[in-house]
Amino acid sequence: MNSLGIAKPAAETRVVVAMSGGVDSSVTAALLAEEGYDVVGITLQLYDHGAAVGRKGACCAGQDIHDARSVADRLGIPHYVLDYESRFSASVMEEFADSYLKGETPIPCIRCNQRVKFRDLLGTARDLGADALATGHYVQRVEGLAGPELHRSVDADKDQSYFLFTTTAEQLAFLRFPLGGLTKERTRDHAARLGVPVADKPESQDICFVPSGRYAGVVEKLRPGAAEPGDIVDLEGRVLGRHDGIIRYTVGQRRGIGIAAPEPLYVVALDADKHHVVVGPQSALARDQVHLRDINWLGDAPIAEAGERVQVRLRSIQPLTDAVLYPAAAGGAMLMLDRPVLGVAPGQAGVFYRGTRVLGGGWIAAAERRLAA
RNA sequence: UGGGGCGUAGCCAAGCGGUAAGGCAGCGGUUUUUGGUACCGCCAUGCGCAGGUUCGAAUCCUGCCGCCCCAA
Repeated sequence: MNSLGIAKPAAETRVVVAMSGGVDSSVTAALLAEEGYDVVGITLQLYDHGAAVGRKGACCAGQDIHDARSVADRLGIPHYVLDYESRFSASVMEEFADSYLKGETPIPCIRCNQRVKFRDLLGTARDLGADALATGHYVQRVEGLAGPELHRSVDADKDQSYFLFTTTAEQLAFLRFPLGGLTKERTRDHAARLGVPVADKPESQDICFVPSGRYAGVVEKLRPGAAEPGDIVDLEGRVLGRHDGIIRYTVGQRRGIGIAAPEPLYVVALDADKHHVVVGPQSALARDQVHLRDINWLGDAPIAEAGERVQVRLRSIQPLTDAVLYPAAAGGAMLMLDRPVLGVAPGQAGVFYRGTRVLGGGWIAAAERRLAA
C-alpha cells in the first residue's frame, strides 16, 4: 500500500494532478513527483478573460496556464492543457448569471468543482489510465470503516470543505488531497524547498472569471439587460431609494446601499419579480430555519427522520452553528438552527459537519425566522 | 409681512463663550478559492450670509437671506 492508499508501488501508480498554476496545486504535483509517482499534470482552460470581461489583453487565464506549464517542466512531468471553455460556460457561467437574475447569490466555485473538475476532468483522468486524481484543495480524505470520508483540513483557516460539499462517494474514492494535512505555511515551505517557480504567487480570492470583483459586468455581458433598476424598500414596503439592478446586491450586504438612516441598513431580501431590494436593520437578518435543495449526503446511513444533530456552515467564512437536520421531499432537507444566523442568502451552500467530518450539504433555497417563543 | 421656531459635512445630529461629539452614507485597508459580514482607518480651518462685542464665538448682539409653524 503506497502513500495514496493504492496497492501498487508509487512508480506504477499514475496520478493526474489538476494544476491551476497556483502555489497549492503546484506543490501537490511536486510532492507526488518527489515520492516517485507517475504524475501527469493537467491544466484546464476554462474561459477567455478577454471575452468574459469585454476587453482584450487581460489574459490572466493565459498567465496561469503558462505558470502551470513552467512548474511541470521544472518537475519533469508531462503536462496537458485541455480546452474546457464550452463545458465551463455551460456548467458554471450560465447558471451563475441566471442565479443572479433570480435574486440569489451563487457560488460558481462549487459548481466548477462539482461539474467540471470532479466530473469531466475526473473522467478524463480515468481515460488516461490514472489511478487517482489529486488536487491542491485543503481538505482531508480519511479512510473510514464504510469507505473514504471527507474531512476538514488540518489548517482550519484554509479549510475548503465548504466548496467541496457536492463531492460524491464515488468521486471521493478516486480523489486525493495531499495538502489536507498541511498548513499553508508548510505548503509554501515545500514550494521553496522544491524550487516551484510560483512559490511567492499571491492567494487567489476572486471568482476566477470575474477579475477585480466586477461580477455585475459579467452578468450583464451574459444576460444583456439584466440590470433593471428598481426601488429600495424597507420592511413595510416604503420606498427609500433606487438601485441599478438587484444583481448588484446580496442578502446580508451592508455597504453600497447608499441610504442614510439612524442605524446601518442591510439587504434583507431581493424580490426578483418586483425588482425590489428590501432593506432593514441587522436584527431583521436573523434566520433559524433553512430549507435546502439538492442534498449531497455523505453520511454512513440516510438522514434520520427524527433529525440529525450536526454543525452547519451557511457561508464560506462563518463559524459553525449547531443545528438539527431533517430530510425533506424531493432530495431536500431542512435545518433547525439552535441559534439564529445573520445573512442567510439563497444560492449559497449549507454544509453539514460532525466533528471534522463532512456529512454533506445542500443549496439554500429559503430561510425564515421561527416565531420567537 | 402679526407672532413663534429653525438654519452645523451628502443625510440626521450634539455643542449654547474657549478653540467643531456621534450615527448613517461615502472612501481606503485588513480578513476571505463566492458580491457579503466583521474589524481598522479617513472624511467640516469651519458651523446660512455680512458686520459687531470679546484675549477668544458655531455659541452673545445687529442686519440680511432661506425654510417651517401658528394666525382659532
